[in-house]
This record gives sequence, C-alpha cells and structure tokens, in this order.
Amino acid sequence: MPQPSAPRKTRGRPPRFSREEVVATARRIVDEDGVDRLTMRRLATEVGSTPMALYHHVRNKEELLLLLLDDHAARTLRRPELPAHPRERIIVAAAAIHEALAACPWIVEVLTADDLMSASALWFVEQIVDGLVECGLTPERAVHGYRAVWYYTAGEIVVRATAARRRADADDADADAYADRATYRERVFADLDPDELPRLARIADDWAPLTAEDTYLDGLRALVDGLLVSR
Amino acid sequence: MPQPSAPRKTRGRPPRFSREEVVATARRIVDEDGVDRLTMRRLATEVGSTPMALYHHVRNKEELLLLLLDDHAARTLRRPELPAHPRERIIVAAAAIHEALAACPWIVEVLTADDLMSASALWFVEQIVDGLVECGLTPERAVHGYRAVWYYTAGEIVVRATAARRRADADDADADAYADRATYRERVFADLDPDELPRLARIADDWAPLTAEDTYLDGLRALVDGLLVSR
DNA sequence: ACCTGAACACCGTTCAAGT
DNA sequence: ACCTGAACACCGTTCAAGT
Repeated sequence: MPQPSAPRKTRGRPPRFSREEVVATARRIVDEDGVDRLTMRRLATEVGSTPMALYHHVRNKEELLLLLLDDHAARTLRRPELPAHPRERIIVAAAAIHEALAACPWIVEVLTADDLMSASALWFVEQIVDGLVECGLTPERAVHGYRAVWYYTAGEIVVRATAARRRADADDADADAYADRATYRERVFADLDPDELPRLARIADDWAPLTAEDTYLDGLRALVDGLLVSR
Repeated sequence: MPQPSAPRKTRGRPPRFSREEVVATARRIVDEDGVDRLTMRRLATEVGSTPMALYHHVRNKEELLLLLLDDHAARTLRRPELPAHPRERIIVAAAAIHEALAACPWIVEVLTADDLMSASALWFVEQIVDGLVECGLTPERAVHGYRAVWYYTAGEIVVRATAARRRADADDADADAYADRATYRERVFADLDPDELPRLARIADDWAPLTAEDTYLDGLRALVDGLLVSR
C-alpha cells in the first residue's frame, strides 16, 4: 500500500523530484519498452537526474519493482458488481484479479516453460489427455483440461519457489531488504479491519501455517473432479 | 530433446571439451549456487577455458538454459506405476511432473508474487475465502481453496505471458534463436509416434489453435466446482 | 575447427565529496 | 537533506587473431 508521502521536514535541501515521479516514470518505461529496459541509469536520465539520486527515494531496484506492482494494482483493480450467489462471487473476484494481472504481464516476464517443458514430458501429457478422454471428455475438452492442470501446476511451483527463495534470502543476515518484505504480509494481516475483511481478520493468525501446508494434491483433485463434471 | 552429438568430422583441431561437459558443469553450478550465479564467465573458468570457447558449443546463454532444462527433465522424470482408474492416472501423471519440477525450482526462480500481490488485492481474497465458507467449507479448507485458485491463476498468467513474449520475439527478425524455439513444439508434434502417444498424435494438428483459446474461466469454474464437492 | 585476448556496451551499487 | 561524479565489480557478446 503506497504510503501518502510522510510529513516532510522543511529543513534541508528541497527535493528535485518525488518518489511518485520516479514510480510514474518507471511505469512509463515499462509500458513502452518492457521491464527488461527498466534500468536505474535510464530511469535516472528520464527523470532528469543521476542514478544515485534515485537511491535517495528507493532503497534499491527490487523495491522499485515492488512499488511498481503496488502502483499497478492500485490503479487497475476495480471492485466489480458482485453476484448474489457465492459461487459466482468467487468466479467474479478471481477473474478480476486475473484481469488485472493479465494487463501487466511484465510482472512474470520470465523463463517459464510453455505447455511443453520438454519432449520428455510428452508421455505424461498423453496420460492426462487420455485419462480425460476416457472419463468422457471430447478430445478438445481434454486438451483444455490438460492446460488447466498445467496452469495450476505451474502456478503452484512458481508461487512456492518464490516463497522459498524469499525465506532463504530473509535468513541471510545481510539481506535486510528481503527481511522487510518477508514481514510485509505479517504487518498487513496485523492491521486488518475486521469490519471490512472479516474472514481474513478471523483467520489472520493461522494464515502463515495454513499456506505453508502442501495442498497441491488436494487442489489438483478438486480441479480434476471439476473438469469431469459435465456442465 | 538433446540430439546425440552429430557425427563428428575428424578434420580440424580436436575439441578440448564437449557440449555435455558444458551442460554438466552448468548443472553443478546451478545446483550448488543457484541459477543467478550461472554466468558464462564462471562456467568458462570452471570448465577450464575462456568465455568465448563456450560459444562454440552453445549459441548463447538462453540455449544453455534450455539445454539445462532438458537435461533435468531427462534425468528426473520417471514413469510411475499407473493406477487402473483413469482419474487416478491423471493425478499420478500430473504429480510426477510436479515432483520433477519441484526438484528444480530454479526454472522459475523469478519475481512472482507470493499469495499477496499487494494490499489492494486483499478485498478480493476476502471475497474468495468468504464465498468458499458460505458454500460450506471450513475456514481452513477455504484458505487452501483460495490458494488453489491463486496457483491456477498465477500459472495461467505466467504461461500465457511467456508464450506471448516468445511469439513477439519470434516475430523479431533478428532473433533467430527464438524463432527456432517457437517451432520446436511443431517439430516435436510432427514426429509423434501414434503408437506411443496416440491421443497427442491424433490431436497434433489442432494443438496450437486449441491451446491458443482462452479457457481460463472454464478451468476456474471446474476448479471451484471441484473444491466445493465434499470429499 | 577450435580456442584465445582484448574490447564493447552495458549493469546495480558504493563511496566520498559537493551544495 | 539532497544530489553528483567517479569508481567498483560485474555482465553477455562481438571481433580479430592465433594454432
């Protein structure tokens, strides 16, 4: 959540540019040329300054990227009309997040395998498609079902790998920036407004252990069950 | 699929090291110190040579990473005993891929949000958890259900973004390496053995258009349906 | 055919100094 | 308090030359 700029002391040299300007310029660069082209040096020149001046406004590039993500979420996420039925509510809410993320693919612009991670995996793909067909799906629906399974699987891996990496980095004494980030969720959960977000507030203390559990297979079974229900 | 090294012409200076040695050394570096520490310079010194000698064995670093992934898949994916029931077969096959990928998280060692992409998203998380509880799940199961939805969603985004990026790069005339990679799947699908992989062989021609379709919502509905079935 | 050394065109970040 | 210039310790890759 972007803090409204802290109460500025009036002493000392006045800033030539603000953190907001830095983030806005960074956003423009990313929108125009992609996240790869966002370098501290280019950002500095586009903001009319030198690389090191940026480090007075952001701790490092990692923090800049987090600010950029937050900025994007704040300006993109729109609360949709909620259907009365809870099941539809789930769909609508998830689809809204999905839509927002889809609008800024640079977040995950990285090496992740497409549907085919390697020829060695084809046999496994065959088993999945075949199983779905044997369960009564058309071949077309079976391919789509496989894709869903792959999405779910890839997502689980990415999320877990990232979480693990952060934990490892947080344990690293020198990496203070990471330690700050690791506690970010804790701070947010501690400040939850029980009136606005009652479910999350009630479960806040259990969130970390619950999400640390390995529930990949549960979710996978649910997804497959769901795919097999004729609709 | 790694070609067995092409028939070597006996003329000319004999190689000091092989492509296999390069990949094996790269694998060791990645296993020991993570993918970030794999640089062409370090790889060169560990292989007892100079950076530029590597470029005689691999086109560039991107190709090296692909070789590494292929190498990993070839040595990690083991075909499990298949249960008779097709639904269980799906689970087992997918879990096997999952297990293989989980063993090399460096593949996706990148910036991807954990479960909390931003404080702005909390409201959406609340809607999902609340909807699941209203549908009869315990709060604990609801949190796990939300995680499943998040995994699926993050995976869809990552996979689609990567595919889109590759398509964009392939259109770039200068980026021949990417163009080669874009046709990799086509070559594999053209060579499918209908006896070994009958489903895939039969659907090969439709694979590209089918997987280009946006089926995010279908899969999401299936996953949610499945999560709501009491098991 | 295979390998080398030097160089190019970059990075993020630190340090010491300036206003 | 805020900004600068120079430098450090790197990158991946190209080029021209050597054996």
